[in-house]
Amino acid sequence: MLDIQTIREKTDLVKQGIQNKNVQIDFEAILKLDQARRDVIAEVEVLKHDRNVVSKDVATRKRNKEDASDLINKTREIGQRIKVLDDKQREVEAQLHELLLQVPNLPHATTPVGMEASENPVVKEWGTRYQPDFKLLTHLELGDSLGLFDFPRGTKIAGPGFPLYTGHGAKLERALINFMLDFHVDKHAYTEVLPPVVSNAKSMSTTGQLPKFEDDMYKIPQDELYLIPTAEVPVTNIHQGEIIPEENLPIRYCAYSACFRREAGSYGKDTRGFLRLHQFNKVELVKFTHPDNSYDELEKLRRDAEDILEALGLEYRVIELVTGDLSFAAAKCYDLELWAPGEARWLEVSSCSNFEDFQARRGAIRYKPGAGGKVQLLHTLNGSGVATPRLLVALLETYQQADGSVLLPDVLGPYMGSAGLHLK
RNA sequence: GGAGACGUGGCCGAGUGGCUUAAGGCGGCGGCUUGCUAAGCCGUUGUACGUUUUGGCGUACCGUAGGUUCGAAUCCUACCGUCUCCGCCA
Repeated sequence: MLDIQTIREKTDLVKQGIQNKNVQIDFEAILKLDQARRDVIAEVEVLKHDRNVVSKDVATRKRNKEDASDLINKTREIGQRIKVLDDKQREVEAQLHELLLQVPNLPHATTPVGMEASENPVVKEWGTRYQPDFKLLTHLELGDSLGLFDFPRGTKIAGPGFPLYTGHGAKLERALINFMLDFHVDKHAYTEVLPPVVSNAKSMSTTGQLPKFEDDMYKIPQDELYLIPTAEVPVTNIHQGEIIPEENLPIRYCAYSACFRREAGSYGKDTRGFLRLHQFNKVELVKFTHPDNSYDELEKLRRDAEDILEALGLEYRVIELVTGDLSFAAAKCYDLELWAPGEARWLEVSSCSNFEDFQARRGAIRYKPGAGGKVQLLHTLNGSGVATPRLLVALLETYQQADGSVLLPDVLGPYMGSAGLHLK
């Protein structure tokens, strides 16, 4: 959510930012409601002040056993007018709030202006292309022959897009999750959390999934819960409504969770194998930072995610999202993409975003300056560190051998245990 | 799932319709004292919104949302949460 005061005082700047994000917003309606709200507050507060003054007189007279019926009649009338104005204020504020929840975050000044994903600049490339002289197999062919997963049976159990991992495939999936969690905890000083995989409407609203993207999520109407599309939701809401002492910042969490996405409207795209799923596993990084250094923290966050890919020896590139490709809540975002040799294409495995105070305002997440002074909104950031399905794809395809086996990188040794690194 | 108890500031805790501008204590902050030492004394204390001549002024907030009343922390209703006991359960 944007600050209504910013919208009021820097209207042109806000309009330009939203336009760069390629979103249509009726700011005139917002400003009109804002004015109406302030008018009604000014009016009702005068009345409430009057009522408080007269009520005190009533109390004094009653104590002195004097008659107060004239004053009581007077305040009765004031009270009725207050009730009408209170209702009006409630209504206007509800309308205004509803509109404000629809407004996306503004892009940061350093985010390149552009309308389409094809304009996203590549800002970094790492690693060397895996080009052996035998014919490369896809992860599906490898998984099939090695018995790592069973898509037909996953479909039988739940439906397409719900993967069933089997044997060493299940072991490898678990190994990757544990490897990434340990890496971020031990090398990057994140605190591990294991959150609920459902969240309520309030939490979904904090991070920006609601109200706009309700149809993208799995709902449990009986209990008014949603399956989380990312651990960002429960983890960011850990500090919802809290005031954090400045000296505790930055707070860094990493969390494994299963993620659930309906992927409505994307049928037909990437339906094969692991490229797009309704349920997948992800290790997520979430930071709560001081507003002054959130952009430094974004660079570090991205670096933390890159470290995982480098430790696994996988070729990747980093792209920076242009304003029009930025997600609803983000002010700036990097995507990390892995090269999948069998698929012969780049696969997005991580998005690292700074939301500035957008989520913090929706969730009332604030910090108290150490030197005293006003409580202020902090900045939230998050990034995948990273999502497993496409990581698994790139890993299997990059480490495949001429005989159809897969020789995994040494860093996974402690995690594969008796299954070993050579899948054959 | 059933029965009961409870929800007040950073924390403890008083308050059952107006003397509350939420007592008192703890903690925090500032100052004084440095001859009573494991201290004492004085002052201060949250959040949001509106307004502002930037000094302030005003309004709201006692789990949440409504309601009754001239007036609600206090009375009523619903919901949420916590605790205890019973049932069920990995």
